[in-house]
Order: sequence, then C-alpha cells, then structure tokens
Amino acid sequence: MASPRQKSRTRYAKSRGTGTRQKGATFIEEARRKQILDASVALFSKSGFDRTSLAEIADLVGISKGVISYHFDGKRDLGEEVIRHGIRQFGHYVQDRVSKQGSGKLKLLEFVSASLDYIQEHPDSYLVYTDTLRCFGTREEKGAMVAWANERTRDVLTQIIKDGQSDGSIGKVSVANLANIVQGVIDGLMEQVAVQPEAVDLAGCKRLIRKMLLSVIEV
Amino acid sequence: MASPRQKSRTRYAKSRGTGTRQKGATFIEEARRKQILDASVALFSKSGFDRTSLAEIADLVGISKGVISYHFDGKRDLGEEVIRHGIRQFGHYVQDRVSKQGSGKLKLLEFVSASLDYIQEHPDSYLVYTDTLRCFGTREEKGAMVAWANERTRDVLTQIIKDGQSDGSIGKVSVANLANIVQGVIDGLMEQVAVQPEAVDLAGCKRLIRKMLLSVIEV
Amino acid sequence: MASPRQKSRTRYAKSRGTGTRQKGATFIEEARRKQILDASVALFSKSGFDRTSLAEIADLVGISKGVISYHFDGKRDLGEEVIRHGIRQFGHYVQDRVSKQGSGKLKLLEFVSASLDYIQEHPDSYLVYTDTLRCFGTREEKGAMVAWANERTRDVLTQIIKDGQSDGSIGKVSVANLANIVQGVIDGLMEQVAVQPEAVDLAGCKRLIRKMLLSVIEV
Amino acid sequence: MASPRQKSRTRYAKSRGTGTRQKGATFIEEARRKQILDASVALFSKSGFDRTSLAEIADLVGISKGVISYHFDGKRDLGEEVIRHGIRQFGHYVQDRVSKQGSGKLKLLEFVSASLDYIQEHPDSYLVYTDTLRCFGTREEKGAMVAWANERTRDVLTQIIKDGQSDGSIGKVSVANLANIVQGVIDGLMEQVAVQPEAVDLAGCKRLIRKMLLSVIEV
DNA sequence: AATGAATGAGCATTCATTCAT
DNA sequence: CATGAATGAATGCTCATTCAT
Repeated sequence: MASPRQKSRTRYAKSRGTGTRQKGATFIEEARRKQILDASVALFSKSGFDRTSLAEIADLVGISKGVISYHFDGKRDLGEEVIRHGIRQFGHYVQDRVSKQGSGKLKLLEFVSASLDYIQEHPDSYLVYTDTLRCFGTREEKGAMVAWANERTRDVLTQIIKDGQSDGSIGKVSVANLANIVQGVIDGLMEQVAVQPEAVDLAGCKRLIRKMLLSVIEV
Repeated sequence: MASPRQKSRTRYAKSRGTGTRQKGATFIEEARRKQILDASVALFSKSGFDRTSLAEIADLVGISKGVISYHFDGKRDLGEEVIRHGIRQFGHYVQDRVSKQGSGKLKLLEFVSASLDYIQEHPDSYLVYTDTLRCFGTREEKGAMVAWANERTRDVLTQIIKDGQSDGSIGKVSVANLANIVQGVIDGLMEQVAVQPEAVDLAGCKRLIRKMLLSVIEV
Repeated sequence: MASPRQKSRTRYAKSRGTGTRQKGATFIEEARRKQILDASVALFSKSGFDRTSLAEIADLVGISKGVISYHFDGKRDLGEEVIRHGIRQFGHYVQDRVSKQGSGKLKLLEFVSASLDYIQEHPDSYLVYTDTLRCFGTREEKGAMVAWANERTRDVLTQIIKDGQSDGSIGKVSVANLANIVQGVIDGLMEQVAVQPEAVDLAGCKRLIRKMLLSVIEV
Repeated sequence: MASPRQKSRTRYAKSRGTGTRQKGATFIEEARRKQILDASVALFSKSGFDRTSLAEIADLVGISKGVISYHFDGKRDLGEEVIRHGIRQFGHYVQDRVSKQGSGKLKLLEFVSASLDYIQEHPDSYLVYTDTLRCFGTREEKGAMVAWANERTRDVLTQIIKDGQSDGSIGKVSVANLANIVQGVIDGLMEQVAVQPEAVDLAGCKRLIRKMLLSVIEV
C-alpha cells in the first residue's frame, strides 16, 4: 500500500515519499513521529480524536504544537496515521497466528481466536480505531473509510474460506455470507470487550463460536 | 414561577428524559421537542454529532438557537435524547416482532431477523447512534453509556434464551455466551449494512446465522 | 448591485438578503456594523488589511471577536464591505459634483477635479482601498477585483466623454484611450497625494491637466 | 571570525543592499542571492509577498529555509531587495532609452514611452513592486518607502524637464506639476496594464499622451 | 554554507451558551 | 416562548525565526 502522505514542503516529505529510509537524520525524525503517535493513541483512547487537541498531544510529548505540524500534515493526517498504525499492528498479529495453521478450517478458527485475543490484550486499540475513523468528514467520507477497512478484513476472510474449500477442510457454504458473519461477530464482540471486558467470557464465546462455525463448514 | 427556565442545571429537560410526562400545557412544547429531535437526527446522520452545530439544527427547524437551549439542557442533553429515542424505537420494533413468536427458540431467531431488518429499513439509525455516543466525554463516560445500551439488549436476549430453555425449545448452552455472540453478530452486521449495504446479502446471512444458532440451541 | 452577502446562518442574513430593512432590531444591527466598519477603516489605514487582526478591531470597538464573526462572514467579507463602502462614498461624491455640470466637457473636467479633491479630503480612503483590494487571494482573484473596480470608473468616464461628443462639447478623440489616460492620471496622482500630500500642488496640477485635456478634446 | 553570521541585526545583508560590493569569495554567495531573489519575484507575483512563505521560496530554489535566513536578514529584507532590484531594472531600462534622445522634449516623450513599454514587457514587475511595498509595516513606513521611490522618479523627470527648458525644447510650464502629472499618468496606466492588459491600447494612449504633453510644453 | 528540527506567537474561525427584551 | 445579540474560550494551522550540527 502506497503511503498517502502528500503535501510536499521543505521537509523530510520528499525523501519520505520514495520509501527509501536514510539512517542518521531520519532516525530522530522517526523517533519524534513515534513519540507523537504514541501520545496521540493514549489521548485518543481517553478522550477521543475530536476532543483531543494538538496542544494536549504536544504537552504530553513535551514539545510545542508546531512540531506536530512539522511532522504531520495536520490533525487529520495524524489521525489517519494512528488508524493505519492500529490496523497494521492488528493485521500483523492475526496474520502471524493464522499463517501458522495448516488447513483453511484451522485458519478460519484461528482468525477468530487471534482477533479476540488481540482485543483482549489491546483494548484501547479498537476504541481508538473506531473513534478516530468516525471523525473524518461527512457521512460519505467516513463510510468510505470504514468500508475500506472492512473490505480489507473481509478479503482476508474470503481468501481463507476459499482456501479451506480448496483444501477440502471447509464444505459447501456461501463464502461471502460466512465472511460477513465472522467479521460481524468479531467486530461486535470486540466492542463489547473494549467497553465492558468483565461482561464477556471470551474463552467461552470462542468455544461457542467454534461450535457454530463447525456446524456450517463441515464437509 | 412555573416556567421551566430554572438556574439549576437539573432542570425540566433532565427530568424529561426519564420518561415521566407531566400533564397538559406542554403540547406545543412536545411538538417543538420532536421538531428539534427530528432535525437533529437528520443532521447528525449526515455530518455527525460533533460536526453539527446548534445553529444548523435551528436553521433546519426554522427557529433561533435559543429555542434549543430552552428545550434541552445543552447540546449533550440533546444528543442523549437522540440516542434514547433511537434505542427506544429500535427496541419497540424488535420487541413487537419478537413478542408475536411462541417459543423461546422462535423468539431468538426472530430477534436476529428483526434487528437486521430494522437496520436495513433505518440505516441512519445505527450511524447516528454510534456516532453520537462517540462524542460523550471521556472513555469512562462513553463506556458507561455503551455498556448501558448493550446491557439492555443483552438482558432481553438473556431472558429470551432462558425462556427457551424453560419451554424446552432451547437446549443446554451457556446463556451469557450465546447472548454475547448473538448481540455481537447483530452489532457487527449492523455496521456493515449501515456503511456498505450492497456488500451484505442480509437474507443469506440470516439463513446462515439461523443454521449456526440451531446447531447450538438444539435440545 | 446585489449584495454579495452569502453564508446563511441563523442570523439576520435571511432578512438581509431580501433588501427589506426592518426598523427596531435592524437598527442596533446596522449600528454595530457601522462601528466595526469604521474601526476597520481606521486600523486598515494604519497597518493594512493583512496586518490588522480581528482582535485589534474588536478591541478598538470594545467588543469580543465573536461579534465581528456574527455580523460579517469572516475577515474577507469585512474587507470587501470596507472596499464597497469606500468606492460607494467616492462614487457618490464625484457623481454629485459631476451631475451638476451641463456639458460633457465640463463634466469631464469636473470629474478630474472632484476626484482629486476627494482624495485630498479623505487621504485614508485611497490607501485603504488599494491595500485591502490587494489582499484578496491569488493574482487572478486580485486582478479580477481591481479590474472590476477600474472598469466601473472607466465606464463612467467613457459615458461622460461620449456624452460630450454627442452634445458637441468634446471633439474627435479616442474615447477609450482618453478614458484610460484620465483614469490613469487620477489614480497616479491619488497615490502621490495619499502618500506624500506635501509633494503635490494639486491646484496647479488640476490647472495643467485641464489645459492638457482641452488640447485633445477641442472641437 | 569572518563569517557573515553575526548577532547584530545590521549585518552583511544590510550593507549588501547599499550597492557596495566586496571583492571575491562571494561568487557562490552572489549566485545564491540571485537564485533566491528570482524565485521570490516569481512567487510574489503569483501570490503576493504576504502569502508567500519562505518555505515556498526555499522549495522552489531547492534549498532549505535556513539558507534564506543566511543570505537575507529576514523576510522583510528579502522583500526590500526584491523591490530595489525591480526599481533598478526599471530605472536602467528607461534611462537607457532616454539617454539616447537629444533634447529634453524628446527625452520626456521617450520617458513616457519607455515606461509604458517596460510594463508591457514585464507586467509582473509592477505587481510585485506595489504588492510587496504594501506589506511593510505601518502606514508611515510604507509611505516613506513609496515616497522614496516616487521621489527617485520625480527627480529624474524634473531634471529632464529642466534640461528641456534649458535647451529650449520645452517651454514655460510648472516643472513640478508636470513631473507629478507625467509620473501619475505612467503609474496609473501601469496598473491598468498590469491588471488588465487587454483593456488598454498602449500605442493609442502613448500617441494621445504625446499630444497632450506637446500642448503644454510648446515653446 | 547548509540543513533539519524545533519554536512559539499569532490568527481566523467556530460554537455552545447566556441573557435582556 | 422566542429571538437577536453577544460572549469568550478553544482550536487547528501558518510561519518567520533560531540554532546545533
């Protein structure tokens, strides 16, 4: 995926766009970006994107507001970077675990497990992700962004199910519908866990979901 | 003085939210509130709570901003009312259909169907609900509100499942886990439908969910 | 000329657009606008449009910044209003004196005289006008605005000269060229007077211009 | 240390503006200055002095902002240099053509012609000049600068006219008034041409001005 | 000579809220 | 009940300038 960073100014931007990473100078740059990103996640998860001011972020990092503008192209860019960062991390985690499974069936079950484990370990992640996502422009813009993120997940799921059908571990079932449902139940449980961890018995839910899934993917 | 205009923050508007209704004289009052609420929903669904100003709402209704302040105890109160209104409507719709079913099993299946039908018919509803919630204060405050809304639904579901187990239509299964999962899949699909209606084959999903549910509630 | 005021909000804007002026309420409104406009002219003439902040204007009037936003649609609108006001006043003054003259020739000479007298009496006027005009957007935007203002004057001049040729007081001469030149010399002298009043002997210049004009408009 | 980097505000750059040139070593230096100056003119003519940031200039040249600060004593100094540069170029062009004429009368007419030709060939020049001037501090500061520039021109004109009167090619006429008027009409037409070239028939205007001038300078 | 990085003041703008009438 | 008017704090953003390497 090409980085959407755009507004070229007198800055690192140019060298950044190429994808080439120099050492030295870029190190401090990358460090600052990470600092700012981390502070943003912390504050966004507490008060939400809209209700977190650049001043607060700068304060938390211990820098002046201008630095944020220097490293990011405005608040929106910062928000997008936070989202990207979150999605990437989540994706890596799940992908990592899924890829260790042999059959499509096992991969599908692992996908659910990994997703739910991730949210349990990083409860902020989901909150920041959905909250920030929802702060972007009009309904259409937001919709497009959420849709984009959803499609990403759905594509992965679709592929896993298809693989399962190819390798014979998953039987005849509507791939699209199953993908939608799996994604749905994961998203839905994620919110519940993020908001009220004590109200969800994740282990139990995982077992139940497993049972439900097996009932429809049996060959 | 009987005027609702009181210095105290806990004034008229607040006690209104509880559902208690005073007698007459408030007819015009009730009409105004409805006007404002409707305009709010329309605008929130387009631009989101935070990005909709009281001025815009007043403009759409054709009144001055002051009127809103008179009828609602600030923007937040208006937002909460919008949410309550949305939840209530959704609840009534589902309850209505569920109550027409005989067994717990049928009720559970109808709950899912009704929920998904509702979102299809009122795609704005979910968007306004989640977006507005997003805008309330700190994580704790938001969490409390979401949790409250979730619990409402979960309680209903829990009762339905228990009823099913009592009437013998639903077998041995963890009530809490099943409730969480059903709620989760509904919430998750709701978002997908709200954001990308064309990406979800609702009828197919309903059938698949039905199959999955039957596999775990069989006696 | 239709007023270019646009952004309708909950405000006077609506009743304003119609052109109808109510009494009462609009009085205080009009008074505030005038206050703000006057303060703006004073400050613009001192420091220029770009280097005058809304805060300074508000301070001078003794109100809060918000009031300016309430009465004007942003700084640019304020600037445009200042310009319009200036052009209108200048136009009225000149028109007033010109209209009292009988022949086109006399009108042309009076146009020059009146213009130069005006600038002598209101030295700020020209400065504020040119400075503010030059603060609007890109070269094209600015150009369009200056061109618009120039055309206005040129049209009046063109008409006067044509009238003179009709009534026989002005002979054969290129109307367009003469209009350009007359406007040019007026503009040019205006700047000199505005900037260095003591460096220009206006009475003497008027006499000399008169002589020069007579030499080319003689029948 | 011989480095031009001195704390004192009155440093290198300042003494540079006077026209005095030190000897060698500053070759690269001079090249950089020219690069920056050229880029500035290009950008100022497009967006105006105030709306052009040092970052944009640096970007266009392909250097970092710091370099500009190194070679110029702040943005204002850069602006002044741009103006001086513009005036100098204009002056040279006109002087060049004027000096080729024999009599004062011919010189005067050539002065007008050359000035108008110059603006036609360098329409940006005038725009940059007036716009940049506009941006210098208070009315007094700006006034002083404009006055200085005006005086320069006026002195040249005054001398030409006086020469004409000495050599008998120009008759009895108020030197000061004529100088003011000639300068005025040139300035005024310059603006018209700069802003709306197609609205001015320069050749025709030149002929008409010539006729008007002849009528007052005849011996 | 040059740069990347950081600064911090300044600014226009938005907006919920208040209140006298 | 309703409104026009005013408030003033908050916010994102721009930018000239500084300075250690």
